[in-house]
Amino acid sequence: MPELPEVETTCRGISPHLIGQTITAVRIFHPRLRWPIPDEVHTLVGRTIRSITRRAKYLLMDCETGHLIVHLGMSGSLRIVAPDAPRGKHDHVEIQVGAQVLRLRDPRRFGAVLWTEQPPHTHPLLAHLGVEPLDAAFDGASLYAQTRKVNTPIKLFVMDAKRVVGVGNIYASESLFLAGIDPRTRAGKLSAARCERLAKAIKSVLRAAISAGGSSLRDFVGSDGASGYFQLNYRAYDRAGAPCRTCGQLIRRIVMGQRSTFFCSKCQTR
DNA sequence: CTTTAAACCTGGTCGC
DNA sequence: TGCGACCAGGTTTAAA
Repeated sequence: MPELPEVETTCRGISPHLIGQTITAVRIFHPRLRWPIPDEVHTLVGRTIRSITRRAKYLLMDCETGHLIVHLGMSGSLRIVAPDAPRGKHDHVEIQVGAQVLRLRDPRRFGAVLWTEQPPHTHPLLAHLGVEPLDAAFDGASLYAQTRKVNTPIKLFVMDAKRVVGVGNIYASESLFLAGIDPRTRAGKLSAARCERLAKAIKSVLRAAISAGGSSLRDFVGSDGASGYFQLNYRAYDRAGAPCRTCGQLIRRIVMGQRSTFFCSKCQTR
């Protein structure tokens, strides 16, 4: 369940241990994640990690001769461990940098490890991504402009990575609750004022989760191996049948785009 | 073009 | 205790 905050937290967590370090070994224990892990990752040995950045939910590692692209899928996590740390059955890849190892664990194997020698943002998976929600370029005005004449329900709109990246199922429900907007509202029907509220809500929800250290992964473990688990106090998500924390109305669960959607029919309007 | 749904995978939970 | 059914999550791909 890593959403943007978890990926950002992971990026910040592993960076200090890896930047400027030289890769001494790459080991693949399970070569098939969402896609097969390309053989070229073995050419990483001897390369130095220049930087680690995030784009949407992708982690990008600049390794001099190319870029490692890592996606955590729905159950992936990265940690720094000692080389002799016992390996679990879902630890699929490890990259050794001297006395430390970066290990990818991903029980459901929806994640990905890819390699490109081109600028990573031109990679087919990244080339058509929308705006970063925490960028200044994403605000009420841009959201208003973007949603004009769009019939898609607003919840599906904000979850569409071609429009805005990083807003997954959990934070979509949370943001719409905070903004007081019914998730079924047609995007194009939102007023400028409501777009403003929504953009602010998305930023605020994501920022809160980042500062909490990542929240949406039930078994989230900090990249240092400590129990970084933190459950946000959700206002709507996963609260079907429970009273709204604002008005007491029972939170409803509906399905939109095959995903559970939670909202308060009293606080959130069309 | 847009919209919808299936697929990928595993572990946890529920009802019987 | 076992077993089947179903759900969660993000994203791509195929189909309508």
